[in-house]
Amino acid sequence: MGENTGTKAVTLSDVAARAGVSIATASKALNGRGDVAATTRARVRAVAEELSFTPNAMARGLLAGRTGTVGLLTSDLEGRFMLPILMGAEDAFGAGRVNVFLCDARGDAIREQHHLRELLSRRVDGIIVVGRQTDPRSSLGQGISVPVVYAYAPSDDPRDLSLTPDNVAGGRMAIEHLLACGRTRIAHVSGDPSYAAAQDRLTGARQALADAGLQLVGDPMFAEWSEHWGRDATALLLQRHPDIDAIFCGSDQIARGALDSARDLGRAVPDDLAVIGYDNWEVLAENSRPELTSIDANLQQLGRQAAQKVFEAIDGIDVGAGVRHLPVRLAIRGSTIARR
Amino acid sequence: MGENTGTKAVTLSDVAARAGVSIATASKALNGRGDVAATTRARVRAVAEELSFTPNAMARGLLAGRTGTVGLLTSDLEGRFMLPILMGAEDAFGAGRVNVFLCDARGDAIREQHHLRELLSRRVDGIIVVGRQTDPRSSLGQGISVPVVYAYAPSDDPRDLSLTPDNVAGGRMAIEHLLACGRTRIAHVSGDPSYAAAQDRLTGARQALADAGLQLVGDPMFAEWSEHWGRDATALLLQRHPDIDAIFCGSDQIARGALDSARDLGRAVPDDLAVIGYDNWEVLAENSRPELTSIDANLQQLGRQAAQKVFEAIDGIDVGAGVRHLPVRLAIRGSTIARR
DNA sequence: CTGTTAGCGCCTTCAG
DNA sequence: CTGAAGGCGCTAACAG
Repeated sequence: MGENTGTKAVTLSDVAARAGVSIATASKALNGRGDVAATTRARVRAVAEELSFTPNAMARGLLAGRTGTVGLLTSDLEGRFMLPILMGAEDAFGAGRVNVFLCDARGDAIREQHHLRELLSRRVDGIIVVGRQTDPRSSLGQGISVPVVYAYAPSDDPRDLSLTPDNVAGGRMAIEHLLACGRTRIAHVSGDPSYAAAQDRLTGARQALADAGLQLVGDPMFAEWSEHWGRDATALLLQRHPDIDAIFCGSDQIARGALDSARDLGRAVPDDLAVIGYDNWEVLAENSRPELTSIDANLQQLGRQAAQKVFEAIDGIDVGAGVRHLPVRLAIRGSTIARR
Repeated sequence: MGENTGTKAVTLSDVAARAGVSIATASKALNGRGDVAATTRARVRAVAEELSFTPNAMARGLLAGRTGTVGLLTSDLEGRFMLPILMGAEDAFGAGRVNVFLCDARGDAIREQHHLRELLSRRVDGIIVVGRQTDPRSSLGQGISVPVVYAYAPSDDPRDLSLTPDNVAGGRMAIEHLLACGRTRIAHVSGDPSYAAAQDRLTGARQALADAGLQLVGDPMFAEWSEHWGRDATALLLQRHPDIDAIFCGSDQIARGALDSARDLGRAVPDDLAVIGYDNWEVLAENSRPELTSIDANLQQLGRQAAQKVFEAIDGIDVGAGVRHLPVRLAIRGSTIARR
């Protein structure tokens, strides 16, 4: 641990004293404010550099009423949806010289309240609440003195602004891609049916099929978001409906399982059977045989936009309210279109 | 966005005025400091509650000289090793009522310097630097006025304190487990040989084999940390050395590929061939067929310990210096021992 | 028991 | 062009 550890930080008055000027002059010199003689300014700056003076952001914030600080309140860091959102937000804020307070509530409402208090006591200029599912979550309430934006999990209060991926459009996009590939006998294997994401994707899929005068082969199969289930469901499916030519999977994990079962049962992907996943989780999608076509929710983009909205709200711009469904995109790989 | 947005935060003097006491008395009443009449205290507390007063942490910090704030400087949020470490640290700090500033330098030294300055200007009480590989990284230097602890990627300066997983022990542990399972003809497939992690794990593996009077079958195979490589390498390996009875893989991704190839080539796992991975990345390890035995680096624990060390250093306790190699553990699943 | 006073480090008038 | 004074919100000594 550095030998300088514990040294008291140098203050503006240290710099002023060493430069032989008053604190006020030193302040002006360093901030380029007011009229200061060029020589004086240079001298002060040199001293500041020499002492490696760093202005105390707290003292500044106390005056300014702004801290240049934003709270990121996550419900569960573990979820893999958090990370890209967090990255996007951190990225956007970092570019604007704002720092991020990270708080993980571990999915616990009490801990969340606790963290909220802390963030407010630190006078963050704004808050982004990131949830782990797209199901609506309870609002933090309207009595908060700084702007709040909800990302991924929308707030259940329409007065709040929420950004969430458009799962209905994603479901539609998946089916439209399969149709474009000439598939017509399409089945659906998804995860936990209690998730809004599962229902929304199904809704979109059905819309797209209906638009083409088609419908799903068999009932949609729901259970859990795992490879195991993807394997089991697909085996069952191919036995019951051997004539299907495509499977729309509710997640990439399920799709990986589907690919495994298809291979076991001698069905060639994509020639004989097309498989499309959801999430575009690259570690899974790019390492399967064949590589997996998938729907990407643009989460990093979502995080960036959430940050953007918080910025605007801080600047007094009206960012509106309600749930915004952000567009998703298709990542095409070999599981739906033969390569080369 | 809440209708209260923009309202000026209520201050202690608001509370004091409304309660008909002086600011000092209000402060004492709320903090349980000094002697205050029980009735007064109750009244002040009621008013504070009513106005939903939140003390200004900045003003407090200004007096106390401590901010109750720690910086987490990551080099790359994307890496999956970051998340558990970050969680562990956030967890430990959260319990101690400390908040975390998250900064992602995106692997860029200039951005790192920039973030470091920001953290110092916010007067964080300490800093954890989290790297994405176990290769030593350049030190932030000794001129920093707060304690710094390096996690995962150790500092190249022995005067710094670094916590990193013990990859040598991990390699040894993997081999010892395979030996305990009765395997003797063991091969090694790993990732990018320029990673210290790859070399350290190999070193540990060789030590354990030597202790048993054995050696690796064939040369260790290095290329990249991917399923693709795991598949290709394993196919090659089984062709060149059909008599091997176990593969120690440098990552779970590689191990997943190994399982795939083994299945393709008709080798039964674990009866005919045992496979052990590294990282214990549960999404991969628990969804393979059979499930994957793996070495777990206890990263969340590592993050917690880093936080702990920072705490101690802040409290003036000497935490020492140098690189600490933290113990890893074995997660046994079906790829080395038949289930049931 | 309560209120007054003096700062923490910085920035912003406003005189000199 | 420079410096002295006031105050951001809060707490820690002191008086009263």
